[in-house]
Order: sequence, then structure tokens, then C-alpha cells
Amino acid sequence: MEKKGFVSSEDGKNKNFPVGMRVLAVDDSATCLRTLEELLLRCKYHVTKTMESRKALELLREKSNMFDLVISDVEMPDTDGFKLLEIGLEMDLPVIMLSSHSDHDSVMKGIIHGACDYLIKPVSLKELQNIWQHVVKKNIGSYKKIIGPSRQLPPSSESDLATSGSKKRKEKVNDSGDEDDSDRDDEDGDGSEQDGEESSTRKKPRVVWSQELHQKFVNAVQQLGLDKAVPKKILDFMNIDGLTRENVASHLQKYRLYLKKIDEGQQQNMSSDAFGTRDSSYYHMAQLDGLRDYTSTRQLPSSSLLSRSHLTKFHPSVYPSINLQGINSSSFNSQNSSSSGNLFGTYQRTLFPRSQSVNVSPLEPLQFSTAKSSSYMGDYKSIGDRPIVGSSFLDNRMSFGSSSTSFPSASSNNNLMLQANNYTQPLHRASDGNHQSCLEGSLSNSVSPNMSADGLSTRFPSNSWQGNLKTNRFPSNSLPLNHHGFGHDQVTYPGNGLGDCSSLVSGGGEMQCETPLLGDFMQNMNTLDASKWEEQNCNMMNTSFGNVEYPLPAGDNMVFRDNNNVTRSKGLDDSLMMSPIEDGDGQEYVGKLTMLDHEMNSGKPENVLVDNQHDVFDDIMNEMMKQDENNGMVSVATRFGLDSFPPP
DNA sequence: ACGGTAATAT
DNA sequence: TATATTACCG
Repeated sequence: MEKKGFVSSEDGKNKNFPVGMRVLAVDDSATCLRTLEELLLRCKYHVTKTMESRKALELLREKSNMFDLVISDVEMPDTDGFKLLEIGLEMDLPVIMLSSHSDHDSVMKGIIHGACDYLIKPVSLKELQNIWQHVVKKNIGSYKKIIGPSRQLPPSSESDLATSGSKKRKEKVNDSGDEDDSDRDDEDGDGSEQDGEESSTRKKPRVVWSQELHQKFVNAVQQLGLDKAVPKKILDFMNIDGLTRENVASHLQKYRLYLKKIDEGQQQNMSSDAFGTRDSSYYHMAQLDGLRDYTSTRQLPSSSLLSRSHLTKFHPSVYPSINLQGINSSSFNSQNSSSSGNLFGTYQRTLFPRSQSVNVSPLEPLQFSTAKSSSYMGDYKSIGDRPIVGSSFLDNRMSFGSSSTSFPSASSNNNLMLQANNYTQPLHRASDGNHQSCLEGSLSNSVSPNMSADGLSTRFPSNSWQGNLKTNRFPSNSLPLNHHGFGHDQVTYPGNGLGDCSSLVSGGGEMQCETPLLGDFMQNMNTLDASKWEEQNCNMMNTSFGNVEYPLPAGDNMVFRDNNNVTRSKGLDDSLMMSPIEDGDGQEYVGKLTMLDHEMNSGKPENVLVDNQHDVFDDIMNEMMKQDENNGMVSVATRFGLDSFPPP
């Protein structure tokens, strides 16, 4: 029966790959099994069949390495397909479920349980001809090496994403022409389109406009000039593999809308609201939006923004807006609804650390998403008004989840995060060389994903951009790309806003990374010299992230006390508002945000203090809760006057 | 062919 | 929801 590793895991060796692929076919119906076998044979696979699921189990347990893939009926006496699926997965084999039930739930169940595909009977030859891709996927790493280079070609490659089609099909089963099969409709009805290349999911992956990506987009736009920034040029500029002109056009469309809104807002003097846009939709943009900053076209005076009158709740993510530039309107935008989200996110994360893959965990995000903050956080009422939008939650998670854990690569630059069903394909490409120093790349990819993915997502509901702290203040051209001075924008923060960023702490002279408060972070920046800054960043990235613990409170200013009783506030406020918050203990707070660039540059440190860590979430939470009611959000909010934002 | 936009789909 | 796709128009 089996030959030796045809396809086995690592190979790629096999030249005629799918040919000879060892398939274990299981179906309790003799007829079905025969048909299946026949079709599999036509595909030139090597077939091992059995009508007894138990037998199949044995085979798998004993000789899993004799198979490359398992295709099994779901409904069987004795051990059903799911059991087999389970075992198959244990063996790390791709398992395809077969069933005559095409209802959503059945399919969902199969997929959720890990089936790499769920085929509805009668199965067509066409479908079987493509199953080999699941084998490839399982061992994607090894295949990548082989194929990799080719696809990576640079420039405007739209390769990956765009093509839904198959591009690299390389050797496929010989089409032996058949498809003919008379029977079997080819129905593609369910969308089984054919090719699926390696992603089992044959759908075109969606581009996830992560902060990083957005940032690149923004940079591109800046460089090109707003007026000249057309999709194609932006695309070229970004030079991201797989990104299509359409993707860019679409994003551009949104971006422009966002800018427009801002303008309107400003013109009308509506600061808060305007941006406001309460559309959460634009948040992201806000943060990154480098243009405005640079252009300064219309920025709101910070003062206005700050007016306390309106803000109610600030969103952490916002603050970050470090772009600040003074906080321009844009920064504000970002906030909104999510504020509460952050908190949640935090907690959530804490509570449920990573976990779930497809299924959501218990508390889950979903809840958050819909629910208002209050639900989870009962305690946090103050914050709680806004709805959290977490739509992306799942998606994000999925996308990042796997890779997220590692921060590692710092430099990744042009990756797209795609969302596929649950499979993410990061496309990688060359580094862009331009801007953004290390920070950027690394942070965003690594960190943000984590955060968001894991559960944090709730924090920033809409996630994608929000989190960005990035500061892009300078046009890239103008900016010094690397180096000291933190002036440049490059600092991107990873993901989600504050939380992600860890702040640097300067402890006696040296800096360490601590918690991620923006405030802290910013301040530190001030404090530090430029040169150091760089270093730190690096550190931060590495180190801090690891710890990233809590995000920042959504409320901006929340003051926390750590175990030591040190209080800290996080959030903007201080600097911005200039009104520091004090907490009862009289400790100081640490984080202020210094938002302005110039300030930063000028190096005025305000106070920085950092305490460190609140590792313990519990503590934090408790604190938050307590404070919440009093200060936390409110205070901040008040300061900022964001009240209006968040709509109820 | 491309760009912009709006509507609509996923 | 965010993004993609489509259709129209210039």
C-alpha cells in the first residue's frame, strides 16, 4: 500500500507531487467508498480504503505516516467522522470530511473541529483533484522555501492576493483530462471553485489594514503628495506584495473620506464631534494620519481640542495620538467608542489569555463586541457607555493568532495580513527600505497582532488602525530615517495603542521598558536624548512587549496604583491637559502624555516616573474599578472634553 | 487604462 | 464592520 513518502511532510521533493499522494478513504457505505476510491485513483492518488471507521483509526494510529491525507465520511456507525478527524489532526494529517449534509451547521461543525475541508456528497472529481493542496498547506513551510522566491518578486506584484487564480500551481495533478465524469455535477455550487492553491480556503484573502500597513499607506500618500496620490502610485510606493490597486483604491477612498470629515469638522469648529465622527470608522485613520500632521493643514489648536468641555471619555488609543501633534483632531477621532474597549481588552486578555482558536472563549470578545462595555465590566461603568465594536475580533485573531506570539521579526515590513478563513497568509516581501526604522516594523507586526489577536481586540474595537500610535510627523522624506531623535515618526506603535506600547522607563539613567503607557512613553522620550531613544525603542520592542500587560486604560487617565502604592496615571492628561491628576496617595503619576512634538523634541521632560509594572492585572483591575468610578475615565474625559464623542 | 465615487456585496 | 467589488462617469 504505501509507498514511501510521496508527499510526505517535508518534501516537496516529489516532483509529481500530487501523484501518488497517499489518501486514506473512509466511508461506511460500500458504494460511496468505491466511488470515492475511483475518483481518487483518477486523480492519481494512492488510495487506502476502509469501510470501518475503527479500522481507519487503527491505521492512523499505527501508521499515520503512511498517509498524507484522510478523507472520511462524517456519518458512520461506531466511530464517526469526528473521531477520525480528531485522530487525524493528532497525527497532523489534513482531514477532509465528507457528508451528504450540506447544511450550514454541519459544515461549520466540521470546519470548526479542524477539518481542512468539508465536501458534500456526491463528491466531484474536480474537488478531489484539489485536495492535495491541503497536504501542502500542512507543510507549508517546506513548500514555501521551494516556491517562495518566485512569488516574491517585487514590484507591483500583485501576486498573491490578487490573484485568486492560480498562479503557482505548479504541478498539479495531471489533469488527466477528465473532469468529465459525467455525473457528478461539477457543481460548484457551493463554491468549490477549483483552484485553491494552497490555501484551502479558496477565498481571496482580505487585506487587513493593520496599522503597519496603513502607516505605509499614509507614508506613501505623504510622499506622493495628497493630490498625486492615486492608487497606482501608492501601490507602487508601498510595494507590498499582494496588495492590489483595488485594495489601495478602496482604502484610499476611505482615507479621503476620513480626511474630508476632519476638515469639515475643523472648519466648523466642531472639534470633538466633528471628528467625530463618531464613525468609528475613521479612527484608524486618525491615528496614523500623517498627512495632517505634516501639512498642518488644518489642525485644530490643541486648545480647542482639549477643551474639557466635551470629552468624556477618552480613549486610550487615542491619546496616543501621538501624532499628536498636538493632538489634532485626528487624534481625537480615534477614540471613541472604543474606549471602554480598551479596558476590556485588557482585562480580557488577562483573563483569557490566548486561547481559543476558532471558538471563542467563554467570555469572549464577541460579547464585548456587542455588548456594551458594561457587561463585562460591570464595574467599569463609567467607561461603559460605548459600545464596543469588535467586529474584527475574530478575524483578527485568526489572522494573527498564530504568528502573533512571536514578536520577533522586527523588520518585517511589507507584510500583508490577510484574512482568510482562518488561515492567514502573511506575505512577505522585501523590506521596504525606506523609512521606518526598526520600530515600526517590528512593533507592529509582532505586537499588535498579539494584542489584538489575543483578546485584546476588544480594546480597540475596530482595531485596525486605532491602535496606532504612530507618530508620523514628518514626511518621510524629510525625516531622518533612522536615528536618533525621536523625532521621527517612525515610531510606530504597534498595535494597539497605548497598550501596546510599552513605555520606557527611565530608571535612573537607564531605560527600561516598562509598561506601556503612552504617557510614560512619551515622557520618556522627552527625557531621553535622542540617541538613547533609539536604543530604547529597540528595547522596548523586545522587551517590553513581552510584558505588555495592560493596556492602558481606556480611560485615559486612570491612575493606578501598583502594589507598591505607587500611583500612576496613564493617559493623557497630564501633559496635555496640564492638569495632572493626583490621586489620593499623593504619589505622582507617571505618565503624562506629552503630545507635542516640539515638546518632545525640545526635551522637556515633564515628569516621568515610572513605576513599573503592574503586572498583576488583578490589581490593576481592582484599581481601575475603584477609580473608575471616580476618576478614571471621567476625569480624563472631562479634561479632554470628549464627551461628545461617544455617543451613547 | 486609469481615477474617483457611490452603491452594493461579502 | 471593514473591505472588496462593481458600475458609472470623466
